[in-house]
Amino acid sequence: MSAQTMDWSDIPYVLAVCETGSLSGAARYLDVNHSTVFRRIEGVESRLGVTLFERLSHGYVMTAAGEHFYQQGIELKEGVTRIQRELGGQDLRLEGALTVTTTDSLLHRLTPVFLEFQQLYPDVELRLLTDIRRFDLGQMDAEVAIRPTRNPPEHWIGRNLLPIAYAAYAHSNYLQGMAPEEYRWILIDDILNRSPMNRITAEHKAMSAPVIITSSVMGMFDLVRAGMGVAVLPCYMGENTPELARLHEPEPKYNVDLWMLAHPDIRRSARVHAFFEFATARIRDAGPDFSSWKQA
Amino acid sequence: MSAQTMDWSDIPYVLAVCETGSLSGAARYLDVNHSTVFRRIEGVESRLGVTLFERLSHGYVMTAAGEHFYQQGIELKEGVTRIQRELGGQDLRLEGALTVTTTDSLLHRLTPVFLEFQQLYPDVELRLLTDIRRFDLGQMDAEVAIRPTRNPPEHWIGRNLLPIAYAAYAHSNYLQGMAPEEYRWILIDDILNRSPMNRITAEHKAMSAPVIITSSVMGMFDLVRAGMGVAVLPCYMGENTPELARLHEPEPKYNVDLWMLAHPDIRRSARVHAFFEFATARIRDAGPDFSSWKQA
DNA sequence: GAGGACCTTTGCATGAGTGCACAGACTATG
DNA sequence: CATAGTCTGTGCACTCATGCAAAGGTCCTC
Repeated sequence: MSAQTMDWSDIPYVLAVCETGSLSGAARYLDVNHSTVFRRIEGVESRLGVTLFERLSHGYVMTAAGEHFYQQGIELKEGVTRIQRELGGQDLRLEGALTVTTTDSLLHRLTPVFLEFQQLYPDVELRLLTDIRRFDLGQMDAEVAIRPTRNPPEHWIGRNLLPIAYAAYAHSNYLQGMAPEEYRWILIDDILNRSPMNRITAEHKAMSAPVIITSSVMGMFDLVRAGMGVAVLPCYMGENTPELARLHEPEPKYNVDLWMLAHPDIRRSARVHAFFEFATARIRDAGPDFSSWKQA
Repeated sequence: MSAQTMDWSDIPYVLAVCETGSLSGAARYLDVNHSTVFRRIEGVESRLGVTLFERLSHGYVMTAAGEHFYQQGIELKEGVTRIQRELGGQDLRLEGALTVTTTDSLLHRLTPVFLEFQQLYPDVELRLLTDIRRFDLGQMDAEVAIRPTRNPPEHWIGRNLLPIAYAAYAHSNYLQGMAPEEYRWILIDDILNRSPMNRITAEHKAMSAPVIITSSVMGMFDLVRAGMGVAVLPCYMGENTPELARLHEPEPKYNVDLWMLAHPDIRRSARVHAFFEFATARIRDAGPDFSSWKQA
């Protein structure tokens, strides 16, 4: 590299000092040592033969040349970020297995996401596990988890996607000519004890109401749609289903956040990273209750 | 730097391969080793999770992603070049006064440096002060000082350029047919008391030797060249002057280091900085006694 | 078919870049 | 006035990027 040629890798250092006003601030921003920033700035100024910053006791202040550099450099930064965003993770040669664990109802509702991802990366072998038992990411059973939770595990990469609401639903035909005390309630087995679904059910179900017990939310959904009774379901299931009627307004206090989780070691994988970013964007774009997606 | 973040310094490598079509071509273009280009491309593709080039037997061909990178990257390159031209090129638009204080003999010997600098920066108004009184940089009388000293001031930016040797010289004609005790000694007035020149003179001059006293080293030099006597001179003056003969080997214990000094506040000035770096390189390249430069 | 010119890829040694630890300065607060 | 928190700046040791040397492949020319 010529003595008079600026090193491209100097640019982020200069921009960081411009934005933070100090070597220390830039070092924190860039996650490097402040002495590295110091030497980089010295090197840039030496090679350009121009002073970019006035050294004051409380930090570095841009000179006119520094201001100029910043204005130009900010555009460069946007350009680099654009390249990264548009190319990063787009490896169309992505292949190998990608294991996602989720609930059966989320699997059902998120089929548009999985479909689009599979079309984009046909060589990736999707493994979509819907075992309702809480799995242990540490055991490497899955690489990504998409689950509602109020207590996401620490030290894991987690994205809070959106809140999930819950309410009671029934077939509109079922509700006609029937008093609430006569409703048959479709319940899930006790594994999700104290869950919002169970708590809302307890609030609305008559004490002696007849019940049907099933082992999955999708089972509940099928039974509700068949007109066999009333069930508390996630609104992303109950809404956008024309034949179902909601019995009451969902209460925000019962909301649970939907999280996407990945173990830090696993996120380095290009396909995991690609999926993580891809699914995050798609789910957040889908709106409340995934209203953009037609209920199957 | 995050594993998934592209390194800015990778960009020129990718662009060079795009433009030349091979690792070897890019290496020549960038003046680096082809193995370096190889590793950089591998690193970028790994971090972005995307393939930028198809590897063919005759070189590297851009993939669609590579084309995309190139289109974006080309604009970045233009941006970087613009910064360099608009800031780095400020050297060539350097203007204003630049005040250098030095000795008269150094001014004499360093004319090649000043000449080249003036040609390079025609808009800079050089002020070359050779007042032999020690000036006070703090008073901002000068921006740069080039002077021999054993005690460079602290807190100032100082470059130790090279050691200066001293010895006695006379015209070769003057020395013929004359005993040392008969030598007329050319002395400088007492301002530089205990200086190496004075100390060497005291060591070689006969106690009752006749003297001529002048007020500058250049005056001494002119008188010596005229054959009027013997004088202790800096070797950078005495050497490379064909008509002068040195009377004895210079003793290293009398050497004094030549320093270039600038006040820290002033070094931020682009033209001071430019001169500082430029002159340092030229003086150090000139060799002992500035032997690369012909004595005027 | 051999040789030359071009290319890519890899192991090893070296030096540049970086982080660490330290020192010093300035400012605000008790 | 002492202390804490922030900052800049530097010497030293270590890590990693780079160049060097080597190996291997393909294509073209004689």
